[in-house]
Amino acid sequence: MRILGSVPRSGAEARRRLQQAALELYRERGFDRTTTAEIAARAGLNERTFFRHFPDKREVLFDGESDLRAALTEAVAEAPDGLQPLDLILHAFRKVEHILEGNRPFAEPRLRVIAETPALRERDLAKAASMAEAVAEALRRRGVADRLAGLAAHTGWAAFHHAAQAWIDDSTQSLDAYLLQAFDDLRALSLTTPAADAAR
Amino acid sequence: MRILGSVPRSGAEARRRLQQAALELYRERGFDRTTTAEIAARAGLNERTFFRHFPDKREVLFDGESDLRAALTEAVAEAPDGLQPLDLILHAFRKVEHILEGNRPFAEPRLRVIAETPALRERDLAKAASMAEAVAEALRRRGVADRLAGLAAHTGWAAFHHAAQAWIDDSTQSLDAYLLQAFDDLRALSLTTPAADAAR
DNA sequence: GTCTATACTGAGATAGAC
DNA sequence: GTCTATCTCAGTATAGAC
Repeated sequence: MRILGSVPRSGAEARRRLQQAALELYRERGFDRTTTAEIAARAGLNERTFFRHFPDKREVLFDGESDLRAALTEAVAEAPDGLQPLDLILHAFRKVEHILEGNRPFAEPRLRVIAETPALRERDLAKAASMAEAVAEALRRRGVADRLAGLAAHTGWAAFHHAAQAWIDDSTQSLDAYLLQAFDDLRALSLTTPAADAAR
Repeated sequence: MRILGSVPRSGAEARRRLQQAALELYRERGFDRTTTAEIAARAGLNERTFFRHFPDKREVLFDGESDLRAALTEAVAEAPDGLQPLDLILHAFRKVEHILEGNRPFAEPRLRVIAETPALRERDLAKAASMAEAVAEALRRRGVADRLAGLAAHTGWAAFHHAAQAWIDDSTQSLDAYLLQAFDDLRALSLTTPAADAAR
């Protein structure tokens, strides 16, 4: 029986508490002025426990990565036939976008603190690159040419990031709407009228 | 009068020695197994001096950034009229590519150690993102639409990175040749035939 | 859960260029 | 003398080894 105030020993529960505590503290004092000991204390745990769950102070905000990766590669694999590479990617993003949209109370402050903290932004970019590689691999399995797959995945990710940022900053439309817009812009890139005259 | 073995007090000279020592040690033992004290020792300097020149252990390999940034934005500004955004970027990359090509003895081991060290790869991605932002700003000044500029810059950077990697890994052609190929691939992305049949 | 190496910081002392 | 690069000393916090 669980006594009031006691700390649950379930690993998953501890993880969640650590993530929540870290996000709160990073927002309150900033990432640099938050110690791992403080995070652990707020979660009612020992500092050492923090490092048993997360390899470092940044990783605590990048936990859902493998879920998102799995969802994305699966969405690419199951997309309908007959799509161009970029449309394949758009299809996949639209299919998993609900993961972010449905978890906005956590996703929004998370993206905010990442955007304003260089150390976290670095980690975010690394995760994005690794995720883009996974998408590229999924594209290759669908028959997209080797060199094109990597470029398409990274390009698609730039569009996704662009959309997610607008979703946080503007927040007048749904993430899905921003996604569609970003991929429209992407296609427009190769068709744009020369920039010549506008420059004067 | 300069006594044999004394360390020159010029700041620029010390910087160069620290960079050279760091690159050598990172390649010999790996980034993680190299201490800042060892780098300083090989450069004939004190550990504390290392941190006066570079804010952290990674940054020592990312010094030419501001030069490259200046060269790139200038190249975008001075590109001929009538180019599409992506062609503007390609023009700029081709104009500064000689900075890498001409410094291969340093650039090549540097890119190698970055590619194989996660911590350095993170920093590299962050620099790339920040550089892409600078290019985006330069594009806007040339009249490229606001939202398109960011996408074009990040997309162009993906192509550039792709080219630079091939230049290091394959090294059968010039960097310029890989650049042209990458941007061709990029344009092909929007025109590719559906991936449908190849998947079976 | 304990212990330790090391990245990094701050303040003040010293040494050389001018 | 000033100015700046470097060094010495004394720490703290992260992360890894045990």
